[in-house]
Amino acid sequence: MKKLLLVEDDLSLINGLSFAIKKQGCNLDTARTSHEADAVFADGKYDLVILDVSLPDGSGFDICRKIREMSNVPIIFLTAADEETDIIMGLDIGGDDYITKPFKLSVLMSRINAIMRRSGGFKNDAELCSNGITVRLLAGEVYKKGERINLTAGEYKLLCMFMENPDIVLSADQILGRLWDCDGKFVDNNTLTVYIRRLRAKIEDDPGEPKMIVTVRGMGYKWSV
Amino acid sequence: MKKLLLVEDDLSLINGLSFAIKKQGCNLDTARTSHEADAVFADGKYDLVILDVSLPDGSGFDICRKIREMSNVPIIFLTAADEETDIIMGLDIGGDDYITKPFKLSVLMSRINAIMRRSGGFKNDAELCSNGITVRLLAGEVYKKGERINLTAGEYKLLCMFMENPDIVLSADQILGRLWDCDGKFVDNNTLTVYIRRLRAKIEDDPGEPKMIVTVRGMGYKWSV
DNA sequence: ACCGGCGGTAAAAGTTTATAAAAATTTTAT
DNA sequence: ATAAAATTTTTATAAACTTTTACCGCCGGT
Repeated sequence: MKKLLLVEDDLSLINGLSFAIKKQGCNLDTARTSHEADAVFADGKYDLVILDVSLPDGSGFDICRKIREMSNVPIIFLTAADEETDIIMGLDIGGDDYITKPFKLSVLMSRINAIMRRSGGFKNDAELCSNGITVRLLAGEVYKKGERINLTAGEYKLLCMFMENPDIVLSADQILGRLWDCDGKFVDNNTLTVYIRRLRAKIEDDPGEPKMIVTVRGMGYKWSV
Repeated sequence: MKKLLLVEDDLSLINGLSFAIKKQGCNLDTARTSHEADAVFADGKYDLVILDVSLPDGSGFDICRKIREMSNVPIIFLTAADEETDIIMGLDIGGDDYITKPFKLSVLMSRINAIMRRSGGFKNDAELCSNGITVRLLAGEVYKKGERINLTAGEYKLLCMFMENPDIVLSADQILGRLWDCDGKFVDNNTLTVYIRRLRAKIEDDPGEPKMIVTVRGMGYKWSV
């Protein structure tokens, strides 16, 4: 899920944007002062930042400069001033877009999407996603309902194998063959059982009654979607 | 040199833009009709396309759709109509920006630059920048929060490889292959971990608990942004 | 109750990564 | 050209973590 940061002091605008953005399935944090923005930004990783230019305790331009020292995150300026020099300034110091008030919410949303498309286009492919579990293959990260989950390399490979074969029963031999195929001999042990259990403990809502990795008696396991 | 394509039927606008863009050191081709645009675009590879929405023989939107079937090139719409629905349409069908006439040339240039920056067009002559680390590629200099840091050649190449692949897990083999594969025979065993350690010592706030170069056990390392 | 497949646990065994320091190599200065 | 300095590579060892193994108990079917 995408995380946005909105830095804006006008409460009614925050409410409006918050509603529209969350409806789109994005996460939105807000900061109402320049100072707060610095702290919040340092704290979390954002996929896009919307900055009001005029804030009670400083300028959005300064926040942008600070952000650009450490990050390439897309930045949209939002402001009442449509002075030509301000627009140029905002874009030249690293902003991606500059929108002047008043604006239509739907236009802002389209601009947000355009910029996200452009900036995230390359990173976004290569993920597996089902049952509320997302695997980002390039980053090697696993999320459950947006929350990061830590898997070991073995658990990770096992999960990938399941998610690449949704609703297909995988026999123990198939799984062992792919994940532990270094040497042809895999003894009759319960290695796989142990892995299944640990993976379930990490991703199932109720590991006692697994819904995602279901065991098919006598045949193997399957990733049930 | 960057190549831009301008699709526009107003000759005075063509002249103005042509002058400004060429002054920036870019190459500019023009097309004055939708039909011509199709032919010209198919012919050459462009780094950015500027489309007038209303053309004598068709709509810029249609050109955009056609381009998007085959290319990811950045597209800016230019138009007299500032109807909200048009703006949304332009952005939603794959446009990167939408500028309404009349506009200031300097604003257009800033928007062009912002989009090229974002789409990677101007990447090579600039700098890598994330996590408070800046690498000036031309100067071969590295800064941490503004302070110059001295890296050896090997450390520098390693850092660049990381920063060019943010949030992507790089396996030891990938890294060794790119940095040491001059003649097929890799240096083996521990060389990479030693480099990682020395690079961490120089750029991490607390090398004991690395935040930028994080190890992904069993998979490799990644530049975490 | 007995059997067989399944899951739980803990600890041993095995790997991978980190650290330190010495040796070899390259670069730089004199 | 040689010495000195800096850098790169290798070696050795330690620490952290992962995987395997062994053993135990549960539950459903017979």
